[in-house]
Amino acid sequence: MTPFPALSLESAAPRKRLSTLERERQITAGAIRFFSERGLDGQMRDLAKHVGITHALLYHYFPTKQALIDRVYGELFEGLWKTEWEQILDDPKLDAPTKFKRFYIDYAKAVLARDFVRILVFSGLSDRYIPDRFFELLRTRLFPRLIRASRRHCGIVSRAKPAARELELLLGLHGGIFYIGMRRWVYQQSLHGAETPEQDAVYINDRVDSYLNSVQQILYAAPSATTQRIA
Amino acid sequence: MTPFPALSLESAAPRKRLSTLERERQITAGAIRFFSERGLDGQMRDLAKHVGITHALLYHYFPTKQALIDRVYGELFEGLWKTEWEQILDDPKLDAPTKFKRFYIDYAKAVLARDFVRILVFSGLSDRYIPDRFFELLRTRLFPRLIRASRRHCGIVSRAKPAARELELLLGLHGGIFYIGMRRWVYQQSLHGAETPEQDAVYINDRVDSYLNSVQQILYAAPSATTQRIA
DNA sequence: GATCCTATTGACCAAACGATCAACAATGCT
DNA sequence: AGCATTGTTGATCGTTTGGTCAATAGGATC
Repeated sequence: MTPFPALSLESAAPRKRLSTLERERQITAGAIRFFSERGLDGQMRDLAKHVGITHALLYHYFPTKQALIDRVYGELFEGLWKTEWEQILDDPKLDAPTKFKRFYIDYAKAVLARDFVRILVFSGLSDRYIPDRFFELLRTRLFPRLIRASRRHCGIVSRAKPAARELELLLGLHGGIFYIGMRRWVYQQSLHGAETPEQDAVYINDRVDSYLNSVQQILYAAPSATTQRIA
Repeated sequence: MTPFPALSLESAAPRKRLSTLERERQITAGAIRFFSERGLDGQMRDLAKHVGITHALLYHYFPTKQALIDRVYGELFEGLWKTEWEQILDDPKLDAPTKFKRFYIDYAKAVLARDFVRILVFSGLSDRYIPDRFFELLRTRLFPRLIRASRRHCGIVSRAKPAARELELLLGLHGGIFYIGMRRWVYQQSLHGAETPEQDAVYINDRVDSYLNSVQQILYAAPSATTQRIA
């Protein structure tokens, strides 16, 4: 449906013989790029053309298409999550704004990358393999830390399970940041010119400020006459 | 890849003869449901089985698969945008919080529907037909009104073109709300049990409060020593 | 340069795919 | 009841798809 730019060698490529490891890496890298563009329904023959080999050779390195997709999944996931993030969020010397900003700016650089965003969404629409595992990370390693930092920011030390509204307000921030990636790599709508990571940082800082400026008032203040607060 | 529940008549369906209009509607409705589940690459034969007819009959009503997809696109888009929303946002008697909340709660009910969210994303990943048109609506009819309301809320009456940071902070709110639909219909991750439209309203209210509580301070306050503000 | 190893290929297969069409059978009309 | 209309189907076509395999050729070793 969508044409894929043929970026392989145009003229007669002299049959080049690569080492197993090298060719396998080349195929994997090509597959990530290719499937992120065309989706997991992309054809093996097209992928082969993109890599510059015959599709039969793909089956020399991967027994089935699914095996190749599994490899793509693994490759994408590996090295994505940085334990450094958890260190930032656990650092008692940092205040909440610093924690949030340092984390989300770096997180955005890693996670809002083209290939990951698109394959995350492709996978979500089909087998849900990536979202299942990715949200498991968010649920266990990220959100609890962000909730804790939010509470401390408001002068609360409770380690109680987050209330739904509490988590949802955080997810509003989180989703608002992910929306940058959605617009860029899925909708491909640039609402105000091309963006650089530096500009992203500005927008992320504003979003974080907006969240932290009002968590206290929205969630943890005494119940008012107009709005219901959580316990 | 993903199995689709066979919800058509199990045993021998007695060849029923429907009127052209009725059958066409049935096919269109079935196609929306089917393509929203399987993606636009879903097979005509499977769709036919889902509707309870032969795939040859599909070609009696639609000349090509693409024609059927175009119909699905049209059907999805038609009646989606409510001019009532613009009336709410243009109402000079309403304050910003009321405008935002009334609008986004109703908007979420219409736009964050299963079929629309999934097909919007499917289309974004392939031909971008739906996102192109949908964002055209947002860009021309929605965001200017929300920006205007945000400015009024902060005591500003300018009709100047929104600055990038201004628009981006709003997009943070907008994307944070859309994230509810993404989690529900694409990732299918329920982070805190099943949700009802009533609960959604609570979360949307909180997000709106968070945004409006801090726009002034973040965007329109006098430049401080620590943070750069927009002109 | 002859030999071996194996990376690489072209040809092929069976199933699935979008699309076509002549034949069939409900339904309405007289 | 008979007929015309047309909604509906089964069979079929050409192509594409994931996957297989025997044959070929590039490169290292001696």
